[in-house]
Amino acid sequence: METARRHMSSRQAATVQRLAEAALDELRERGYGGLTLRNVARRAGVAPATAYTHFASREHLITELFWRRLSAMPETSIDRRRRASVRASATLGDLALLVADEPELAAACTVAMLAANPDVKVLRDRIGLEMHRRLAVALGNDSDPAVLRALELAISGAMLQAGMGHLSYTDLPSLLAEVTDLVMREPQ
Amino acid sequence: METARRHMSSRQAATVQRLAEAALDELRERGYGGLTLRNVARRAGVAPATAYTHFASREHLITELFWRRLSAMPETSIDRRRRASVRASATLGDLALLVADEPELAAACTVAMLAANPDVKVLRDRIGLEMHRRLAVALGNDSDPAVLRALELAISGAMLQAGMGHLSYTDLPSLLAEVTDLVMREPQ
DNA sequence: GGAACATTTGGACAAGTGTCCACATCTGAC
DNA sequence: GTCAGATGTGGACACTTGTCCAAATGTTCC
Repeated sequence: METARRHMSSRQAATVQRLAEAALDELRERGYGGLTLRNVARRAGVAPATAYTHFASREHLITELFWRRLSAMPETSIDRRRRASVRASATLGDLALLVADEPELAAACTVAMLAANPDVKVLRDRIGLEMHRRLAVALGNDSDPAVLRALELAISGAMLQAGMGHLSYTDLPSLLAEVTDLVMREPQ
Repeated sequence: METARRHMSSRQAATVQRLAEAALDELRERGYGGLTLRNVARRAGVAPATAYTHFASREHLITELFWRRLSAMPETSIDRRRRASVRASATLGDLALLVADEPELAAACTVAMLAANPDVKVLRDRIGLEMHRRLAVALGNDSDPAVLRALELAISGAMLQAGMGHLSYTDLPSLLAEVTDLVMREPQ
């Protein structure tokens, strides 16, 4: 299981786990506005000070939720017989839908992940790296690096637009497939 | 001149202008962390309560700064003899460099523009619309709507990645040109 | 100059945030 | 069972944030 910090005892891990679950419940019931580390702590049956020993801020906590989802998400199955653009679309679609079922979480993540806090930065970088890795795997070794860069911009942009409410998460897969088709269209 | 709110007297407009300038200075000197509506008000020689009558929050103020830059930016000159992809690249590059010379403003905008506040939302939507418009103009009337959508995702993604520090603003124009070439490559 | 209106001001306010620390409680090793 | 170290607790703390309002000041128009 993923932990919020390294070298964590199972007792600490359990506390963090309860906090993570409570945070999701809190988000569902009261939305981002109502999400306070103190509220989450109360719901998890834990003292506020304890919550603060594990998470530096609510942004840190929310980013952790996103990271857990991402690392828990099974790898998109790669069928090497299909065209690379199909594999890319499938992976992009999966990533885009990661938080689609929890609109409150989605909106919260979009904001939280940008926080200046260093703990958030660590997670943010890890998340970026993991998305990059999954996409690179889907495209395969012999792919054009420019295509990878273009698709990374597209997925970031798509998740940002959805987080801002300019696009709907459920529209993202087909939108990203459209982009993939354009970008990976055979030239000549 | 653009105003933070509609129907504003010239006296109010002057106050807002001073606040906007003070905010930029504050950002340059102390960065996003030090930017408080109260700090900005003091620097502008205005009472905190006054600042709050014009801006709901520091996020609102910062988003306003971005909007002013965008609407003050001259239209990218469109040379109809060049290929559409060249026109698109030029426009995308200009948009990406809008805040490149003020790293602190850039970082601040990325976060601020996502705030839940309704005043911020109004500006955010206006900004999105204006970027869309400029890009659509560059592409021309007979362009593929899918291309426009793809490039919009790319520019959002690029500005997000730069705001997070994953990319450098000065790299964006060439990166976006690369994407444009891929997306607008002649098929067949 | 004075009335009517618009704008700014100072300060109080409630609410919330993250830090700190002395103390309680738990856990595992012996 | 006891002890040492690791974890969690309660509460105080300093700080920030956005709101509110009555009073002061500025502006416009007659």
